[in-house]
Amino acid sequence: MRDELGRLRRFNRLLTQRIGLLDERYLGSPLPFAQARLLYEVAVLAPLATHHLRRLLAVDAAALSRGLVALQARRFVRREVDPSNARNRIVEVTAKGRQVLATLDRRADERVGAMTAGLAAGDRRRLLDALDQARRLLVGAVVRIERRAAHHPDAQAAQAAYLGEIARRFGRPLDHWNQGPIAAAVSLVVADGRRPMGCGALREIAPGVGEIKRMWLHPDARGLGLGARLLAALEAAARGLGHDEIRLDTNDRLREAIALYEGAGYRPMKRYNDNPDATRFYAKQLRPAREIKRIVLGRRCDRRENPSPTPTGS
Amino acid sequence: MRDELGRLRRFNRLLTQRIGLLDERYLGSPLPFAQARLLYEVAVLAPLATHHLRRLLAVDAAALSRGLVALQARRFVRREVDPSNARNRIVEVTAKGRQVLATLDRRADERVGAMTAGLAAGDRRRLLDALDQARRLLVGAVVRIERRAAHHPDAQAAQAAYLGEIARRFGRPLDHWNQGPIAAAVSLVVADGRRPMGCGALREIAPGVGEIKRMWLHPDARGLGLGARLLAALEAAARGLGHDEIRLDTNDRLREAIALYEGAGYRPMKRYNDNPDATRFYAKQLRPAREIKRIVLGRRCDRRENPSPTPTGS
DNA sequence: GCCGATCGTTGACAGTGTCAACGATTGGAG
DNA sequence: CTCCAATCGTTGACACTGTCAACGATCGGC
Repeated sequence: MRDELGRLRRFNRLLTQRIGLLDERYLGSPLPFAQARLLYEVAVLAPLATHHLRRLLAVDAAALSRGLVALQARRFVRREVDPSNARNRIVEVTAKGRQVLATLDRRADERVGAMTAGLAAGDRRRLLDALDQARRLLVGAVVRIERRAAHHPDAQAAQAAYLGEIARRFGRPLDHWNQGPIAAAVSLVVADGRRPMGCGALREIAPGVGEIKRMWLHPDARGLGLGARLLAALEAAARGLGHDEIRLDTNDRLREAIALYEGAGYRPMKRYNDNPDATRFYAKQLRPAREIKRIVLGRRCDRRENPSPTPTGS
Repeated sequence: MRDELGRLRRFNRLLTQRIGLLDERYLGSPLPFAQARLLYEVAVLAPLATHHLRRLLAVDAAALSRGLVALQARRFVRREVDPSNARNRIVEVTAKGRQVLATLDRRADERVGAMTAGLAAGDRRRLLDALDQARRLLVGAVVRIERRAAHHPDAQAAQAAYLGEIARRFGRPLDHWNQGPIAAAVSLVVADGRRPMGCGALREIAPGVGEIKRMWLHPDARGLGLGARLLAALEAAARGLGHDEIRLDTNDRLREAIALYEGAGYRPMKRYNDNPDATRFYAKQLRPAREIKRIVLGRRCDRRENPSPTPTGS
């Protein structure tokens, strides 16, 4: 046990103090380190309101404000007042910002490439496999899927990131049909103890029929099996509500999502709603579980507890 | 290839931005982060002269000076003027300093332990194995064993760290017999591109007979096979000088070193010198290599090239 | 219409990393 | 022996980072 901790911490020290793998500070960057990091994080999530960014990046409001001001001064980001709420500002990355980001990206690749250039192909593969294995296990050890009130800031931030990613990938925001809050019976948040990294909601659209909405994972958290865990947690929650069927709609362009749903046993069905952004519809029959598995780990621990019960139905 | 870089950098981001594994900053420490880190590094190497510390830690002279002043103000380290050279200061860690360090160590262990508490025993073992594998491969990819002039600052710093570790482990400095510079025919430095992490020297003690002196690895770099690589590099250098035998002396207390030598084929022999600190003596016959393997990787690249040839013999 | 909560900004300050300049000391050339 | 260049540690200056507190502007609910 004592030795196990030592091995972990030796790895830690190796990476922080010996090998510069993690230290992406000195890339001859046109930007100070914190700004470059912020630009990357914002670009992955934008367009998004500032206070949601604050949640998703787990940074201080003051630091974020100053960082965004600095990035805006260089015309790497744009901030516009949210038309629906003048207190909020929507942050977007400009074309110039994305261009600079591509440069930084290339430099980081070169640096990491040079670092592993000394390895034979087989060793390189072994290294990457070991790192992936470690990544998967570390995430498994740290990440929790927790139930949160639908209006909890973490849940709202992750859902906003979902809408932001759709807007970026579709080149336009979702139809009005899909905007605004949804009346979720269950709202789950994937979190690593520091910041939310995913979300998913379940609402009842007919007696005994649940619908999965706004399932999202931070791009950096994809490919680690978290999507399947989140989906299973939502299904478990549906069983807990007595549902025997779950439906969902999605879009052809969201290939990762489609693969996830089909892999989890969802079958295509005919259009069941008027969602103008949806092109595919799926359903899965839930076998009544003899024993509801507690896949949802951790206790409900909203930071701002809502005294009234979570609203259900639409 | 592009994807390989992505996997490496995703791991990087996971550890830096998502999982706090590497971020040992907020341990409720009685010390600011940089000072805690400095105290750890100094404790591993002390007693040692400041300018050698500067090399081994790869920190700016100004930062080191300020850090040591701060640690001294808290009575965690002691700095004394080097009696042999009034410009230099010898840094030592006080008992109070080691005590604080033990506290920090315990907190870090608790933190890492809490992080992996969610893993089953099998997964925990798999995680540690994957991290060890990654550590070994990363070190193999990055570390170089380079020939350096005996008076090169990196070589001198590593040798000084060797003497400092002996002094710490023996509870007294080495006998005068072993102090001072040695007339090395070959001086090798283990380096990761940022800072020296080991050294070894070879000198000729009789025609055709080499002796290995001052072989040392930074404690954080042990257990990764670097000792064997360094030893092989020294033997290759001896072959290059036409030696057919290598000898070395060591002390019963240096168990890791003894295991390394015996594992590499060194056989005990009778005392061959008057070294008062030595209790064990080893020799290995070198088969004349038909083809001298270039185990010493990298070209000779002293930062301060010595125009005169490296002195040989004693 | 008022009040408390939320949002973003700004000031202040400690900590950090880096460059330049400075005295003190050393070792060697002349 | 003297002088000079190099080395060593310290200090000043400055930019960058992270955090806390205070502030106006805005919003939502009673």
